Amino acid sequence: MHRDTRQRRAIRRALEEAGHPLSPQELLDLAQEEVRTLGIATVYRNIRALQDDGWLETVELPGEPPRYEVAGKGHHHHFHCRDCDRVFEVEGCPGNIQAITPDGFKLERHEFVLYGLCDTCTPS
Amino acid sequence: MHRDTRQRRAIRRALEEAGHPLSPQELLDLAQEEVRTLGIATVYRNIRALQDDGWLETVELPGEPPRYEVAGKGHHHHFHCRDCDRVFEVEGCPGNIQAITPDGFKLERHEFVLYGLCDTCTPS
DNA sequence: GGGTTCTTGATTATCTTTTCCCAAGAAGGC
DNA sequence: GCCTTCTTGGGAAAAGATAATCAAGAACCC
Repeated sequence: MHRDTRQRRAIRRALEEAGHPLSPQELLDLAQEEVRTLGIATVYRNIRALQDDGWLETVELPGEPPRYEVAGKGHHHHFHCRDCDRVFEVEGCPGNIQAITPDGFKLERHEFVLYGLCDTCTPS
Repeated sequence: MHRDTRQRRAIRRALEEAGHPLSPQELLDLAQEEVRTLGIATVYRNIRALQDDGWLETVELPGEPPRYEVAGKGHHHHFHCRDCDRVFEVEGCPGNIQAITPDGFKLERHEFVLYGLCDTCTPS
């Protein structure tokens, strides 16, 4: 059903090579290195198509428009650098989440977001 | 400088009585119980005014427009009920956050969001 | 109580993100 | 290579949240 176009290949490649969640605009910028004429509408269309295929997952951070990352990575969280505005993956998970859940509440999932400076932006 | 109007009193009261973060629309609905003619523009204006006064703090959750809560509550997190869409405060904090921060990254703050059903929405 | 200045309410405008529209172009099957 | 169908690009438009405008109304000071 879905055709294999230059644009879609460029979009997938950009997401794979980035290795961290990208905003639609970031995705456009990166994929345009491969396909100069790529338009933002095509990026949005392919984000939806790749989501429908289960290839792409949405990463929502507080106060930010959505970013997207390759699906199937297993449980992880994110680190948002306040200087370069990029989002990185964080392995692991702080324990004992059920312990702080209020009585009578049913905990189904959780998100954890770290903020600060990434290794590139930290003054040494 | 700021005057003590019926509208501002109603807005402050709604936030204090709710005891959890409110969206501008929720705030409008609640404050309108006291001042029927209250308009949404006044809500937004007073949110800004109360923020400037340091009386109000912004609560940002992933993929959601901002909510607001009374400032000065000390460190806490939030629980978002997927059924009633309300946001509750969560005391405490899972430990060992520094441990999962990647090497070379400087951790400055963190947010933690729980999802599920609140006590009212949990089937007993 | 009067006057100045701030605030309000309603509407309109703005901003940002995302989607729609449609003619032109490209993929894939045969 | 041809034909059908899907995809693209670009501009226009939708959608949602927030801010600006301005005349009318309310607070506060004296």
